Amino acid sequence: MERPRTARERARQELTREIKELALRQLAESGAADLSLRAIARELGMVSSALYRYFRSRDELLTALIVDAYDDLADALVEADEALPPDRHRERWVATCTATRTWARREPHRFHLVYGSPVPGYRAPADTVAPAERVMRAFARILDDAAAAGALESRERRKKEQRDDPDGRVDDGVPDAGLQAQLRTVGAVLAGHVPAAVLADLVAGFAELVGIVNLELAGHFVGGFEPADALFRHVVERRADTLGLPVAAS
Amino acid sequence: MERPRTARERARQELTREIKELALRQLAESGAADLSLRAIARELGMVSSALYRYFRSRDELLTALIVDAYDDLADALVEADEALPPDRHRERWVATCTATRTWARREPHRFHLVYGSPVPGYRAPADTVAPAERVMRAFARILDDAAAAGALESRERRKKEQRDDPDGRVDDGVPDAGLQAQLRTVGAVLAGHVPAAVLADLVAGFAELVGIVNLELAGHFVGGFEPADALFRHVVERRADTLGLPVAAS
DNA sequence: TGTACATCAGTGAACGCGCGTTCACTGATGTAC
DNA sequence: TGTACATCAGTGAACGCGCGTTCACTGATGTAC
Repeated sequence: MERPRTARERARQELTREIKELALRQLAESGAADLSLRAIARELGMVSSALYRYFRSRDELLTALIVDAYDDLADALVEADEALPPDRHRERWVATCTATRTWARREPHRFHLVYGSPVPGYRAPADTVAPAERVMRAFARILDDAAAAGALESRERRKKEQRDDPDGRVDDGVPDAGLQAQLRTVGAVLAGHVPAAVLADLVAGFAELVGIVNLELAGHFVGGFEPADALFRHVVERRADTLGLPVAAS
Repeated sequence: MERPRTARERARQELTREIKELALRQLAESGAADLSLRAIARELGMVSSALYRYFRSRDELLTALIVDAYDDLADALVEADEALPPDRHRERWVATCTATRTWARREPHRFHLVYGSPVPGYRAPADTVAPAERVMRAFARILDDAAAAGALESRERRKKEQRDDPDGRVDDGVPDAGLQAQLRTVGAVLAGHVPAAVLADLVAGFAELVGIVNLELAGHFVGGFEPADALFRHVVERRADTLGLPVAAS
């Protein structure tokens, strides 16, 4: 966002911010499907048509909220990550996953907006792709760093150790050629140093993270895993194992 | 549902069914938040107030849809499972996971209804708990069978095999006492023979499954993993490994 | 520094819709004797 | 088997709300000369 030069521009920025803030408050109360421009205008003490000076339509406002949410989440993740020494890859992974849950619990409606069910009748435009990628990158770069530093326990090595497994179950990487190709494409964008098999585990780990947070927020753990802190921690650590992020020597 | 004795009862059952069917069609078009009793009545050629003979409120209709969705999904899972020999635990796991994705892709709105973002303003009553558990049980019983049959590769054994790992990373089960207790409680209900550590991996696997399906349905894989079949298959197989479900001898 | 003109924010009325729920009612179906 | 009464489905009007978007407009702010 550029510096405002005139009073008009300053007022415009301020109001744009205020509209989004009120929209978020409404989102928290009644969900994205019920987001109402008229209600926002009412709270702003304006007439509803005035909002069309700021957003061309309801959908455009929704898009702005989605982009902001991705950005905000990505910022939170990067911040958690960068609070740690770059070579402590496992801790960075754990911290980033934990920051995701923390953010989601603080802003459940925004988490749902980006990783929950699609808003009915809303079709996300291309503008949301780049911000969404920023979030993925926050996870990917940790593994990329680890791989580049040679700090990833490779699966080949673990396989070797299991070679005399009497059951003969071996870990054979990514056998499917189509998946290999998809992983190469994604890897080229997100994490050039990470082997395909680990990248697949990373995607699975992200799905697992989104899934566990969604289940927790939706109350599916009530009566079983509540509070879910210990479960979450455990799952994240297990995933770090799977990814080959070694426990730091000390 | 009991057998209808009179014409009246038959008509009542038929209409109840029809209302739910139209509600589902509406759900598919505009999402749960926009579900409208008036629109259903219109399509039925009735006056809107007539629906109140069948459902006391919009929320009660939603609850019925949710219960049906859980039941339907659970049926699909059990069917996929029971098509296989009971002792082929790994195949049963894979088939059940695959059936989940298949069902979700066939009925995305229903999947979102139960495992997506909560419907704004709707609070699920206790009636939904038992059907939700049926779904969980469809997964849990596979592992329970495997554990009871001694067919689970125990983690202790795998640990032993890794004993001379120079990095000294050992797999120490579930260290957190609180989590242990939660797992015992859940295990007592769902899968009495399954060790706590495996149960935790099962819950993680379920979260992973819900997560990956949600991401796919919401279009988060577009441009990366599309089609997602190979990715899905790979992730499910990896999870089977983690759970200790051995590849069958032949 | 002052004036003329262009830009833009916000108004208010209107269009054409939608909704859930309640209530007194009619008329058909079911039940008990 | 027939009749009297109770049950229940569906009607239609009403209550009190809500919405997104367009349009011609007024009046304030900004810009160029």
